Amino acid sequence: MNPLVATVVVIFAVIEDAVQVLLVQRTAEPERGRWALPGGRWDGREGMDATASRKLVEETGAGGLYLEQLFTTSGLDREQPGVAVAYFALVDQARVRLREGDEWPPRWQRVDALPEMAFDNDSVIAQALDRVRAKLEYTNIAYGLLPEEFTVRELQATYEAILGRELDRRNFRKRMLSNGIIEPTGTRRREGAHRPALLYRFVSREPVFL
Amino acid sequence: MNPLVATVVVIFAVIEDAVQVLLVQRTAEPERGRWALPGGRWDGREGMDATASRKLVEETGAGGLYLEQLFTTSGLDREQPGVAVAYFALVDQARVRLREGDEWPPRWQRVDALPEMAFDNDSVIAQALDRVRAKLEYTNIAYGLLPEEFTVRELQATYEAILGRELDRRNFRKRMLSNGIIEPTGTRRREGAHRPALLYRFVSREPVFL
DNA sequence: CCAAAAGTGTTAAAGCTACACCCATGG
DNA sequence: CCATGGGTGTAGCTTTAACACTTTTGG
Repeated sequence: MNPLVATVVVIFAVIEDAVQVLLVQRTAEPERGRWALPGGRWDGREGMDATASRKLVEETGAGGLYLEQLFTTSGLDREQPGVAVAYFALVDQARVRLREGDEWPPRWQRVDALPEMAFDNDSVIAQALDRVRAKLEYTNIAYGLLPEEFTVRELQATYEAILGRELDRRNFRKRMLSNGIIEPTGTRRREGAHRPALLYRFVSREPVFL
Repeated sequence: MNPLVATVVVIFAVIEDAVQVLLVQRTAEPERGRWALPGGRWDGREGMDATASRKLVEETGAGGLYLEQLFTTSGLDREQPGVAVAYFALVDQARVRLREGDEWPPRWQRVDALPEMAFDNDSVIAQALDRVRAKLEYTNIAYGLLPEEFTVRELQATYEAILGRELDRRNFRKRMLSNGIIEPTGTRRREGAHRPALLYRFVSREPVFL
């Protein structure tokens, strides 16, 4: 008898300057009704990355901008042997349309105020967040969290939300530009009673190491 | 029908100043007789880390000094769906006793001159090596490759073998000491017609981030 | 006394951190 | 003209890289 294989996806977005995770309520036992990460059984007919990616689209309506495998754990469930392959994804909240009208709809939850969670899902989220934090420093993965065009200030707010600390405006701008991770689009955005902000885009929207 | 779950272990040692991997020859189809990474089916009765660790002991006779999960791939085999969970391990070659006398005994192979390998095992090895290289820079995982006591020169030779480039002796020593990775034992080792070398040990033989 | 590896310090360059003022706009 | 957020440069400090001579031993 072969073990059960499941995938689980930690979907992050920065909403209202806070890191939030997409959670669903379990519709099956065990732990029915409790908040949990979206995921499901892997049937082996498609690649596992494809399964995780499809799960992401099902939940968010938006194609995954960034999806990466985290790790695999065994023994979640006492009753039958199984492994869970965890992924994390970064999405731009503006593109997301959550499923509505279900009895138990999915919801964004701030990572700093999670509800009681099924299994060891809190620890999976914590590890995913650690990984995102680390990679933010030496890759361009932030592109997953932002729209095509954005201001330096918006980019900085995203970094600050994930890192959980404030950054210096001048140093941040310098670094992002000398890095070569962003470039100006040449246009500005007027909004409100102040100088308009220059708009930038990511030089590459593929994962790049610095 | 559930998919097959297997574990696979990339076992590294530095032997004769070269990074080497422990390989076995497949005794079963498909790809029977070809060189491959040690591993096997996971039966779900123990944790997966425990399975990988046991595999390591079976092959090397030595307890794994350092074992870390790498990633999980699906679709290795066309015929039946399955996933392979890859690990890598670091061992001190001096403690290893390979199984002998089998028809097809395991063998150390230099990573820079691998034989033709089964499945995509070369790429698993390449990714494992990348990970080791990266972690060498910001963790103390080198402890897995060395005995209790060693000279700074031996440590440096290990780093050089893995990184594939030469390092400056003075800077290396300074960094390792100011890091707090190693500490002197207070003893020296006489060997040959030259000044004896001070012996050092790792401050911690648990994984530590710098 | 010679050969062989061990041990040691300084200087320049680059990168990082901290910090304060002027600019463009809408109302 | 004022309030609001956008944009910019410099100086000190820390970190990294480059580099050569003296020490201890065995034979």
